[in-house]
Amino acid sequence: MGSGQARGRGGGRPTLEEVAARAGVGRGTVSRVINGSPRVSEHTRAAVEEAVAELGYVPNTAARALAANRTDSIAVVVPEPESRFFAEPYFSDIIHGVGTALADTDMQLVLTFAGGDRERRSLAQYLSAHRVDGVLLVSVHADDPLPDLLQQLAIPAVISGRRSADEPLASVDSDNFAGARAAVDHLLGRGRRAIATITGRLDVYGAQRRLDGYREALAEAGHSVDEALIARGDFTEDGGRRAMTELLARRPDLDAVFAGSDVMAAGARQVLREAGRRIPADVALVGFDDSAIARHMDPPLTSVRQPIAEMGRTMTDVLLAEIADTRPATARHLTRQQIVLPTELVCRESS
Amino acid sequence: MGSGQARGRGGGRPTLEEVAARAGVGRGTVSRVINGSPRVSEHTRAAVEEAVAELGYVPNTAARALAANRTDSIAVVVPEPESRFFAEPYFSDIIHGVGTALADTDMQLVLTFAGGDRERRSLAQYLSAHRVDGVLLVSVHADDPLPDLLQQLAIPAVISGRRSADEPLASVDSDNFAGARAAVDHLLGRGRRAIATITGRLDVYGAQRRLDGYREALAEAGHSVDEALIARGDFTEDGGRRAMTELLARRPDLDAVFAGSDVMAAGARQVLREAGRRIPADVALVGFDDSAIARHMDPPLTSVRQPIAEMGRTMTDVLLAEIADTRPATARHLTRQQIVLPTELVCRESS
DNA sequence: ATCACACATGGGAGCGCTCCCACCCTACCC
DNA sequence: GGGTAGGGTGGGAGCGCTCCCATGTGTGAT
Repeated sequence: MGSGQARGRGGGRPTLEEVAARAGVGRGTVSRVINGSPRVSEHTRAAVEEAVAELGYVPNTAARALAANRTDSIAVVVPEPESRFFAEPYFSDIIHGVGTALADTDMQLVLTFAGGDRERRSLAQYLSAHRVDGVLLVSVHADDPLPDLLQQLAIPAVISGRRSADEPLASVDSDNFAGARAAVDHLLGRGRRAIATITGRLDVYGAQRRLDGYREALAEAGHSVDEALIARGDFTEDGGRRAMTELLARRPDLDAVFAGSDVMAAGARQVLREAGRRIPADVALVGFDDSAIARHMDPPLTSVRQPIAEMGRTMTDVLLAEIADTRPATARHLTRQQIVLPTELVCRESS
Repeated sequence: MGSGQARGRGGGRPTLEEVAARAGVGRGTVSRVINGSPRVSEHTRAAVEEAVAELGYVPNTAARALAANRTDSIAVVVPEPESRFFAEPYFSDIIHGVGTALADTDMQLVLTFAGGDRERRSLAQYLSAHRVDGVLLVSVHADDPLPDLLQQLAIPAVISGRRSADEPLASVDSDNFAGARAAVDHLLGRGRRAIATITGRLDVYGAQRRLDGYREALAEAGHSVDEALIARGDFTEDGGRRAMTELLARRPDLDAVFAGSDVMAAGARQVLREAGRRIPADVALVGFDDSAIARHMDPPLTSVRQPIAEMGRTMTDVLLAEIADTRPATARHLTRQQIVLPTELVCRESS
């Protein structure tokens, strides 16, 4: 009935068959032209393309998906309640990058949310039903079962920010280690000696790497690392405040702080202000992310920029390559790419 | 071959037919159970549900879409290069809201980009092919042809921020007029008298409404509106800077500025600083959006909060209702909803 | 001229589902 | 007891495409 209606009103959308009739060829031939197969003569191709243009033919995706067993779409899995993701600037930038990479293809982007338990379950179902050709995982925790599920289902997937040093999935990450080192080197270069750090949640691999970079920079400069200068935050502003308060209590003589995120730096800044420390005169402050907050903070915050949009783009490219790879899954995992993109220190007045 | 493989490895995903066989019923009955039809006996339903659970059956969307002529997905159209959208906090929040509303359904969210000319064309194709059941349009310009295309194709659509006073599409907007009035009333209440405003691009209806609210608030308080106190920005930081520079040149005696967005307020703040004006002592500043920038600015910026996530949620609800509405399109447009959500002034130190 | 082979092409089969019609069976009524 | 609803059910038809096999049709080698 529904389809009958559709056909009734003004002829509806043309089908492959109608294009074939119009071009005076068979269904198979039109299909070949549509899909860019080389096994079509130049002459026939032209005729078909003309018919397509005249009829304004657009392939029916559902039919194609059903027959070809692919969907021409990829999913981005959004860990909803983890506000780190919906916060500046991660989400927008990643999506922006993904969109850019997808613009050259006819793949569609499906946004799925893996927030609560219910969503996770329905997401698992969704993926099990192979409703997408590949998956982009963003901001995954070390103990998330989703990556394993994907591997088990043999669904191509790329993760942003690997979960550990030996990530089994393909991954794209920014160089957290080098970024942190650059930040601390910068502070050392400015003559700071008692450099504290506020870490993110250490079950996030990137946060751990930033801490590693902090340690490495100090060690390389011949300084020993005072554990009292390390406070653990949780990527939130409030966590930054708490950590900063701790640090001031433990080492009132500190003269610099490297925060694992701009948001935590913002929290730290407040506490420093309230404690009467001037930035950067008394205490230099460096953040991570180079978000809008950094630019608009007072004083503008020196921060480590991550190429987030580029990460999105790169992830997508890697995923598309994995999807196109027709080798059996067993061979594929040998060449899984682990890409690390460079970070960049953006110097502003806070240091 | 592809499907043959899929069946080969471990039995593949079960089909309706297999569930039917397992439950000892016909295909039609299983379909009825899956789709929640009431015309199934309690006993049969239980048997089918058991078979579904045992087999881990998940319906094949492509097949369903093909047979039923619907897709169970909606699109959000992202006007990519307009950075106003990808900027704080619009994009994330809208998407967040949409995701929330969609969580209770089995609808999927497809993100499409209408950036360049090429994307617009392929988007038009995509929509013409009825690859989604409905469309959410965000941040549309007055002269965008997309809404008309959608109307012509009779695809349910909801627009955020209507394009004009008589928007033919269903729309959800925040109360820009009242928000602006509240901001200006607040400034008047603080004794400010020379209140300037920096507008957004006036081809965006919301920006126009904010300006209208500014005018109305002054008029209602018995003040005449000095056109020299109105400068046009473009929603960018740089535009805010330029507009502020203009304003200071024209009316050096101004004692308050209402900016049509936080980002423009940030630009204005810089110029004010450089001109040696203290905020709020010399000049009070109010923004619009209540973004992260507002909270972290120095001093923290008074701003008009829009319920953006709620707008996303509401838009989705309206869209789902339109999709569910089976009346002919001619009857439908009579009841198109035009929803306006309240804004709220968030007072901080800048005013 | 004959065979072989490659390339171009047509169309059958089938993907997994929904829709709908026909059927059956069980009340219930006259 | 026969007739009549009507709910419950099975299964044919078909959605528009891809895949692949069978069938031309032309070229070069023998």
